[in-house]
Amino acid sequence: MGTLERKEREKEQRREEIFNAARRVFFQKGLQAATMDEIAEAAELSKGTLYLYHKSKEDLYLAVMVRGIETLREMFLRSTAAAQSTVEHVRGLAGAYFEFFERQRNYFRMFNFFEHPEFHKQVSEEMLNACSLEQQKIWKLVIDILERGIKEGVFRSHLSSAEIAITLWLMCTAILVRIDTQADRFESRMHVNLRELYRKSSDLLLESIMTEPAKQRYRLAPSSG
Amino acid sequence: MGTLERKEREKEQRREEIFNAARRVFFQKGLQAATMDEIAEAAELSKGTLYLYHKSKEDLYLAVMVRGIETLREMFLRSTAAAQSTVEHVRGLAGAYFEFFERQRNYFRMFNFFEHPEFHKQVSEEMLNACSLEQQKIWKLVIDILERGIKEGVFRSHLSSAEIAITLWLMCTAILVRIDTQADRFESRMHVNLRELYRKSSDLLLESIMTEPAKQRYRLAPSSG
DNA sequence: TTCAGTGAATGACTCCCGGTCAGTCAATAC
DNA sequence: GTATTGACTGACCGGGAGTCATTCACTGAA
Repeated sequence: MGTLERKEREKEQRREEIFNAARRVFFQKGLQAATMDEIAEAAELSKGTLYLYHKSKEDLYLAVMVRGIETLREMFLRSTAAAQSTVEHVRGLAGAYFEFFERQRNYFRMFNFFEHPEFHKQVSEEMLNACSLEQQKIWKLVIDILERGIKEGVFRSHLSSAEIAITLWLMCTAILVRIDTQADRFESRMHVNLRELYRKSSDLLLESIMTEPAKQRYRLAPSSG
Repeated sequence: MGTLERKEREKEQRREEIFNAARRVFFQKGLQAATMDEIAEAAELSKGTLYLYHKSKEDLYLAVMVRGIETLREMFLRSTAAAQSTVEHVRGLAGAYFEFFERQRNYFRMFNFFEHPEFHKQVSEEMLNACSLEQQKIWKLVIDILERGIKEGVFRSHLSSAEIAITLWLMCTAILVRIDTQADRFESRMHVNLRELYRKSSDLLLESIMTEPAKQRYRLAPSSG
């Protein structure tokens, strides 16, 4: 009969329409300023319909965010394809993250959502799972590379691969957030260029976890300053 | 006549009453969930009166936050009093920050407010200035210590004191935020104890900016792992 | 062709909350 | 005693999240 399949397809399509409209509005206005009425308007649907597909505004926001994490993961995967050595792999990840920040700024801005638990009030179990699953995949990708580095004797083992991954990730993210929101302030008051600092700090951290022989072999490009 | 002075005093007192009520409510409920009606109720005043003293809810929130930054700065100052060497100074700061996190969790949580520019909409110029002035004082405190370390030859100078301060600060803050919000997740899924990681990562960074002779002299307590 | 059944979509509605402002009142000045 | 001031009030407004009784389009059996 095929009716059921068609219905299924249409429902999926409707879901996608809502998603696209929501993304457009959230990108433009942010979580707070965006209204469900606007999103409904943009999707050419009534507000009530949005709630057939998403539990709440936050839930819809999270759906868009999940897509962002996927996008980042794809960029990470592409970056590792080009790397020659494990050290280059890790530097490539830091570079890819920066590129993501530059090219997908709207998605990047969403990533802070999880850090504000105040705003988790009305999020479906489903979305939370989808989100942390996607995050998990990225952690695995980074940790695997670091793990290999430790096995190869390139990285010291006084920190576990997970610990290194977390430290590196958090530091990079924190700097990028400030580039996004307060670059001018840091530049004018402290005379620090945060974009340079991103490179310097990630290299510093990378260097600090490398073994002596690895440092000899893969001397990092000088910081030219 | 003294009338003016008395009025002035009373106004200051009223301001403090509002402040205390707001702090109580914000600590308990957070920015979003707290309502101005609640705060008015807690201050035994009408809502309208709150707006004679503060431009908006965010503005009032920021006032409480400024007090938090002051508190942190006092703890920093106390911690540096005990330090023997410059290296101990810096470790003391990291320790004091952690202590602040443990003892003044409510204030700590507020500090993320600035990182979410979405919520800066209705903040008075006055509050913004007060806030960044207070932040500025803390930066100065940290940078001065690092600057001395560089002059003493204890820290390498390939990063400026401001650059080191920013990197260290951001990394510590980022880890603390995760301890606050996602410690369980990190523990169960990645088998990483974030409290340990705080110490390990700050020591790692500290070590990575120390000069060779300094490393010999001030060998850090081993990471026991 | 008809019509009962189904479930997707609607939008008027409720509730809530931040912020306003015309009006009150007590203290002060004259 | 009267005018003035200004701190304070709280009913009110606008707007937005989320709801639900109703409508509507489609389907498939009779």
